[in-house]
Amino acid sequence: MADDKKLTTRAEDFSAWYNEVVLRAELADYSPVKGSMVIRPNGYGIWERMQRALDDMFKATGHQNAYFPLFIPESFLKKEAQHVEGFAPECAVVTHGGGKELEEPLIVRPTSETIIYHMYAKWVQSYRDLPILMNQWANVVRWEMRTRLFLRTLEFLWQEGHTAHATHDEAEAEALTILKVYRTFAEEWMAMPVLTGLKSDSERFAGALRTYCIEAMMQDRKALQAGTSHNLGQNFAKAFDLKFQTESGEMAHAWNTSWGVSTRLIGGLVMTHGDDNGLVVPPKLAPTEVVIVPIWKADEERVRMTEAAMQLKAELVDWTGRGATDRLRVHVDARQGIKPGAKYYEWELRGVPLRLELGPKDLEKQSVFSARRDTKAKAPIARAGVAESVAKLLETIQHDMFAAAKARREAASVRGVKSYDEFKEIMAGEGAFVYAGWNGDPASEAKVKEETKATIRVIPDAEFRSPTAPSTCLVTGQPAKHEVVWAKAY
RNA sequence: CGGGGCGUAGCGUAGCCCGGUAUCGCGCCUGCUUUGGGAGCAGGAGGUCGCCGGUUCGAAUCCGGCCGCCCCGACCA
Repeated sequence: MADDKKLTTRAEDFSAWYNEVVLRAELADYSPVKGSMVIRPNGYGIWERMQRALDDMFKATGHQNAYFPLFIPESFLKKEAQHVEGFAPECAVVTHGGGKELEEPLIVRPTSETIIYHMYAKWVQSYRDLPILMNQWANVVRWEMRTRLFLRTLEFLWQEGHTAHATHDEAEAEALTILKVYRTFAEEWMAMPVLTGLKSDSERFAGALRTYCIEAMMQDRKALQAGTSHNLGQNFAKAFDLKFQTESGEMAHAWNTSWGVSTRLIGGLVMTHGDDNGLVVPPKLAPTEVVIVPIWKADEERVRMTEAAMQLKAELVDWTGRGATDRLRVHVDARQGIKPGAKYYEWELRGVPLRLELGPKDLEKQSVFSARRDTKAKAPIARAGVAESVAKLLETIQHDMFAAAKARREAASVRGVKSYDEFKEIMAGEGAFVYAGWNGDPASEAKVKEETKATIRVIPDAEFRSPTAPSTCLVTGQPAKHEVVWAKAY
């Protein structure tokens, strides 16, 4: 009976734990179509907060939202050679409409580069029309063979930014600006540490010059690609005839970037912070930051305590110390017939960052009793100035969650591996982020993937590299061209 | 599509070998007592046993076919 209520632990079976958390915290549920899922209010609420934070950052960096259609003529996809090769196998194709076979099949967008650059070509004549800085929030479809809730589904929600510039350097700067935005979002909102850097050729986006990424480590030591930002060069501009007249009167192809993050981030959130009691949501992304549980015995007391809880909520919500538009998000759980303990477990499963208990004793002592979700620490908080105390505590939780996640990642990172055999042992065991030299040859990368399932997750930016650069390639012993991070990935 | 497993109430299951109209737990509903870490008692609702066919007086159970799902591999935000 008690076992029924407990989750599978992370140590027992990480995948089973993940699925149980997602289903039981009611983030999502399987839909009748294999490989696709319903995002339920608890999950969508987190996505809405992610959207708002990211959208604000996109706007602040000069981007505007637009919406391009779901259906793309099949011929468009074929215009950029690497792009077709990369995406054709996973495209859903519509062949019939209105009861008739279509003259040209339509593909359901797996990503929107083709339709967007086709339209940009129509809108751009002069250098004066550049840059174009657009983003769209949309669903996309990729016919994956193996699916997992949030991490890989046939259909998912994301944002895709698409920009056009007059020069390579401007496009490059844009790709890096967005990389920075993603990093800031991951660290400050998700409390999820990430490595930033460049993808190796084999992991590069189909049709891009360079792919930058943020890469996170999950608690099972596997890597999760959490966001990508591509410098597309002139590949799509050439394929879609996206040209403009320069200041000096010549015709030139534009330079493009594209970048995206998806609902996969919710999966990353679960696997970064979750524990054996369920989900743990960082305050800034939590639809509910604080849950108040009134405690009572007799019915008379119930009325009194519920009222006190509502007053406490009002006091918290009315507080404007965080700004008039960023009020504390508070819920009172006054349900009858459920014991307080049962409520605690339920809200812990759902990951609410802070619980406040309010009973007759607290009322008497003019305090409330708090319990942190992340550390399980419990302490009374004085009723006077409670809103400010709560807000401060939430900030502390946000910071502590980031620090804890970063410490976990570093503890599971290995530098200075002596031999390829040692590397194989690590990957056959618990796994890790292994920093090592690489000769830059796709063949050595392929060999490692074949033998250990690990891949190059990122060629890290300077700040993430080891103090002393590895001089030789892990696989071949040849001189190293880059330091790279190896790991098994989602 | 290759290898492995499974379809019985909302969820998890027993029954199947050895045919006789379905067991238990959780959840749900009603009432009373409870309520500072997963409440107790009493009563109650809920099932075309994945689908189609066959054998049989009789099929969840035996036989044949089909469908679906999960796990492992090839593809991937």
